[in-house]
Amino acid sequence: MINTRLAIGIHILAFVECVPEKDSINSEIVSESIGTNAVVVRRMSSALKKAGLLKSVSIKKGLMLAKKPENITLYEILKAVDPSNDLFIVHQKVNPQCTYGHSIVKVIENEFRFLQFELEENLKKKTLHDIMKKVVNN
Amino acid sequence: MINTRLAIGIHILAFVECVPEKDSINSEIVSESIGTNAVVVRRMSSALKKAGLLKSVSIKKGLMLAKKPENITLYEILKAVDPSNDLFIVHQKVNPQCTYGHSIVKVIENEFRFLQFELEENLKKKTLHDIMKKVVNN
DNA sequence: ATTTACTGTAACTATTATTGTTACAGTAAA
DNA sequence: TTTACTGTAACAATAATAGTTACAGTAAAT
Repeated sequence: MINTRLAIGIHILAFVECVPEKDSINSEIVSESIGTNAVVVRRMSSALKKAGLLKSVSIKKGLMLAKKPENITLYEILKAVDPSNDLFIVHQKVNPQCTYGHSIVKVIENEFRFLQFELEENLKKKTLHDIMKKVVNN
Repeated sequence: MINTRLAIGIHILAFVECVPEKDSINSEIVSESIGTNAVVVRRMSSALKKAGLLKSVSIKKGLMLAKKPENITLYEILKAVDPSNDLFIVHQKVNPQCTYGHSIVKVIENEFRFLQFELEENLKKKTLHDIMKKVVNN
């Protein structure tokens, strides 16, 4: 993992939701809050749209959530913005003649799958709404 | 994260433990099983020694575990071999004038700390022995 | 219809992390 | 005092991440 995509995905969605309905939200405005390039935001929001979490109503109004924040989990956001999310990876050049090495790699892979599963369960338990209600906006 | 260090750390320790006592184990032999360079193994085993998980008895005998496999958790191995293990990271260039952005980053950081904590609890529950007993060695 | 404002995406660059490699000083022990 | 190994510095290769420019495509306002 070790990238900022989940954090930026959350930031985009929460920001879009917190802005008053009358105001228009484009990639430029969101990118200024995040402190990145508008294209980075467009890349991410494009992915969030494909995942059914975000939509644009019209050019004027710009971005809006496609689901209620209560129904958007961190898991969905992660899967939307990060295609290749492995928690841990295993070395892949193990000596094929070493039976012990060959077997332990399988065991480690299995253990890593479990750890990833547990992480994903925790990500499924938290929604965008849970995050948003903790934000102090003044 | 997204590196193979935890996997290689586990591989080194398990390999060292599984080799019959009479045999000598040096970095060259371990690296051949893992399929990497001996220096990579020396770097890792140096870190594992500093963490009190591995030791060398003598030049002739080479590497040995410094603790029983039952008492070595995956958490200890990870912390030994991976100095900068962040599960997720947050974008750090948030616009300081955007109060919402400023606040949500704190909330996200807090959430990520929780996720990391939960992962580490799972890593603490699993020992090297748990891994080793699942390995098929024939 | 034409202009305007924006998005989506390709293509490239910059930066950084990870792993592999060479080289060699230091050390234990035969 | 030679031998066998480790620890570590220093550098190279590769790959991932993020930033940037550029532009075709599209919706909608004039």
